[in-house]
Amino acid sequence: MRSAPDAETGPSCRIGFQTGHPLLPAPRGRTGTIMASDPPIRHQRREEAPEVVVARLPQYVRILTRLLQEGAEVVSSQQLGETLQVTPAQIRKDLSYFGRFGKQGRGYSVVHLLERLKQILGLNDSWNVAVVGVGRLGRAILSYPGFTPDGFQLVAAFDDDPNVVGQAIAGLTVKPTDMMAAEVEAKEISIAIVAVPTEHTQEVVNRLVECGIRAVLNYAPITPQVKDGVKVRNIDPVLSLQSMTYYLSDNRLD
Amino acid sequence: MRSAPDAETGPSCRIGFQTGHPLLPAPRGRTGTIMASDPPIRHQRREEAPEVVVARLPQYVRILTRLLQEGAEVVSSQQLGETLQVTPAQIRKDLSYFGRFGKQGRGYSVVHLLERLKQILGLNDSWNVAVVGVGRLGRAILSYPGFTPDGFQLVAAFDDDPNVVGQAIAGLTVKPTDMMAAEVEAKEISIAIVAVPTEHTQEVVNRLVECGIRAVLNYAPITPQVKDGVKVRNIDPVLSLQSMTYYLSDNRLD
DNA sequence: TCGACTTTGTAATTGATTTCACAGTTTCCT
DNA sequence: AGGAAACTGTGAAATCAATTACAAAGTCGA
Repeated sequence: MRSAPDAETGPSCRIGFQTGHPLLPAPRGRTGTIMASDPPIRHQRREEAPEVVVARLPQYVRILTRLLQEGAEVVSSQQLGETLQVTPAQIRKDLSYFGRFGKQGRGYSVVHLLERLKQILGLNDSWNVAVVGVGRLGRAILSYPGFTPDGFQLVAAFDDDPNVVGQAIAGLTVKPTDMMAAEVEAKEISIAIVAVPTEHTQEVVNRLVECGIRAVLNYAPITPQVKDGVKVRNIDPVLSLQSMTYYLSDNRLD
Repeated sequence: MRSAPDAETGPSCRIGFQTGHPLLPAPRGRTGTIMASDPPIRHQRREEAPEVVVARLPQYVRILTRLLQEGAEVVSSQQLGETLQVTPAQIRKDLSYFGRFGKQGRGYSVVHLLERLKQILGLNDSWNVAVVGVGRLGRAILSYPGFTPDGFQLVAAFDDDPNVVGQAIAGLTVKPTDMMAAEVEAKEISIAIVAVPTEHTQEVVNRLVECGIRAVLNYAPITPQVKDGVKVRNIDPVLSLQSMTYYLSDNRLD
């Protein structure tokens, strides 16, 4: 049932760098990845997966999870592609960056592929997450049940507003930001969700990075600058709204 | 002061199509655009701007707005690029899809470029927006002041939960969804923000499209399917979280 | 067991996007 | 007024991403 064991070349180094805004990629170079620096390796060098590909993986995980619940045992790239509105070839190619998971004539074992992708993405590990900024938005994030998917735990909340510090929200006591360093270490927090006012965002992100945070989900309408090795993703609904209007309006025709 | 008047080729038709997930683009073809269908036009054919380019425009608008407030009169692609962490060439190229706005040896007039981009994006118009789904999330959107940028007005809220219908939130009375058609028409709503449970999302979007909505900002973790001419943008923080862990974990090296 | 069918993995190709590089302008200083 | 410097706009080149196309391998029913 399992596909070929086929252990592959481990890329020797990776300097992840910040993905600015999804649409404003970091300047030059294959976005966010670096080629393994040519050691003579057996069999066949696997190229480092481009960032676009990695970003699609969680979608595959999502579909496979659903298929598993529905009791499907195998799925072909064809079916997967139909569900996701993507060409089957793209799915096969994407997966090929990480290994050979399928079986010719049959397709992919749903359990097996799902398990493997979760492993690749690190979704079998447990990730501790801090929310910084407990205003309206931070509060919504903290108390929205099921915002945090499997494997992510909200374990700390920070804010400097004296009216908010000390409050308990969704079972967490809000701490002042000067306790960040200590808490991040003590609770092994590796991801921060930042929902502070725009003008404080860069500074908060700086401090988080100093504390050792390597992944930031930012809700402010800017792209915080961070050093190499730290990932940033921005959630910015306003940009989406503002780009859709282009297609609604006819102003562009002049 | 104004740059050359230089009226350009009007693309004769456009079939906008759904931008699935930002990372799961619609199958094949130059994403979301179609070339003007070669009418013999004077001077110089301007190619249709690719969707990626359009999606960057709102960022430019944002920076320019800030620069304007700060009193800047001109800005070069160099400066713009530094602020946005993008190459100056990309900015010049992006802008070149829409016209010639700069002045050699000087740069771009901040007011003028800003004005022009807003016009291109339709941000000088006023857009009426409906929120569908007034649960926790919908409520947050409705009452988050300044979620809606200039030019967007939340003018209606829909939900079918009898406990919610009739409530007034942020000055709007929640209506049942069977009043959508009437309201969309009466209030000239062209954009919908959908924050309903995943399992109802596709159906709600279908109904919205039937009512004439042509742009949807969707918060559910699926990509609703829509016919050509309707734009969809998904806001899906979970995918962002799940792809960042790839870079945090070392599981991929095996 | 055979042969028609299905499906993967990937090399080669095509296509899209970004970057380069430079001619042509305008500015600015002396 | 003149020359160096600062810029834009844009073809051409380079890079990156998606698609095609097919050999190889497995499935399945008779």
